Amino acid sequence: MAGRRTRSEIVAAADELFYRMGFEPTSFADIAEKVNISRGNFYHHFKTKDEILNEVIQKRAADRRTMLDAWEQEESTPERRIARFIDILAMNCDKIRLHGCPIGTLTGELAKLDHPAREEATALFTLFRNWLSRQFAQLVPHKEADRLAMELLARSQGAATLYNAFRDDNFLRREIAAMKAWLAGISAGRKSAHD
Amino acid sequence: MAGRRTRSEIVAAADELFYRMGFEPTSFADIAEKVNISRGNFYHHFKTKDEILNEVIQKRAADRRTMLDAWEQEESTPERRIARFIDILAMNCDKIRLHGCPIGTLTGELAKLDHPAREEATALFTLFRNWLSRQFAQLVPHKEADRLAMELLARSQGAATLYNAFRDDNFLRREIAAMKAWLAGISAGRKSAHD
DNA sequence: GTCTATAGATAGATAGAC
DNA sequence: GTCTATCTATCTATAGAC
Repeated sequence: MAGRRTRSEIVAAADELFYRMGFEPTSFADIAEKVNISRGNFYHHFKTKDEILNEVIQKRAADRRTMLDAWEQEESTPERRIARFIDILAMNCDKIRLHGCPIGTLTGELAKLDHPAREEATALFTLFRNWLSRQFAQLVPHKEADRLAMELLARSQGAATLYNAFRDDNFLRREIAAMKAWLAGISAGRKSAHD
Repeated sequence: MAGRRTRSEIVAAADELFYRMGFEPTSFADIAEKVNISRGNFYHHFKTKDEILNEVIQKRAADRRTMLDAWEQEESTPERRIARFIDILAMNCDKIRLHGCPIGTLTGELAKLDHPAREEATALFTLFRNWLSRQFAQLVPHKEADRLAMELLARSQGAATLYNAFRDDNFLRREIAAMKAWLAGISAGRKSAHD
């Protein structure tokens, strides 16, 4: 029973290290050191590195679900909920500056590794995609909602990537403002500019 | 003198492998196998892995400069030149689908590794940024040109990241069409929609 | 459930014959 | 300029004492 605690500590440590250094460059030794257990003990909890990866992805999914549920509770309109999504960039800018988006960089790395868990990582994007789509469906015809969700997801990914590269605070601020203006245009006009 | 050929073959092989598998996961053995030389001979040409990385980045920069110069020659208007940039996504979609954007994924990986060459990799983005900025400066007031260059760069990065994750051809087509519509709006109105 | 010790593979890198 | 052989470090993973 006490083992659950150590196990979840390992997953939490791996989550952060995979984000900061990447999955492949992170070794068992790195994780063990962070949790303060020996490498040998490690294998009592996890048989393979991929097993940890899977649990890290599931933890990330659970964390995001909790966050999205909270936004749904805390904000009364779809505009405000979508605005909360855009604000992730500002809230986490210190980390994004150094390590990029946790979801975007993981899916990218797993794609290059041709890793079996790639699709599970993509499901983290799907979580946001579907949540955003449900919000947009309250602002525009249902048929357009997913398109807008993907558009916003793409724009936030682009902003994260270039902010990580150039580390220009003004650029990030501008991108956030532009996304909010775009959102305001949709919720006011209830129709997107093009198409 | 013949050594130059082997050296450039090594760089070309490393360029492709770093793109396909990532810098860190690519081993000397991988590169040596691809070039058909022994691991030992390898060190006659390059002392360290970082040395190869630097040369790969310089090669990528040279390749992009050549490409941008060609676009400048081949296209007569800034709109058409910028459109060529947007078309990269369609031209390279097979590779982007599997491995993402070569520049975006490299800068992201080097950021996580906290690698000394990170800034050199970012310079690859700067190459496009400045080129696009010069094109936009012919369409809008100079003060706005860099802002539009970054906006387009970000959008193309976002499209590449999500295409790599979801592998949805319709999404990519839509993003390309949206960028072209955005570009048409700028070159027609000579003023961006927001701000 | 935690540890030490260690296996087996592979990494980056070197030495020296040809 | 290319090779084989090898070094050292580190990786994932296992065995077995406590």
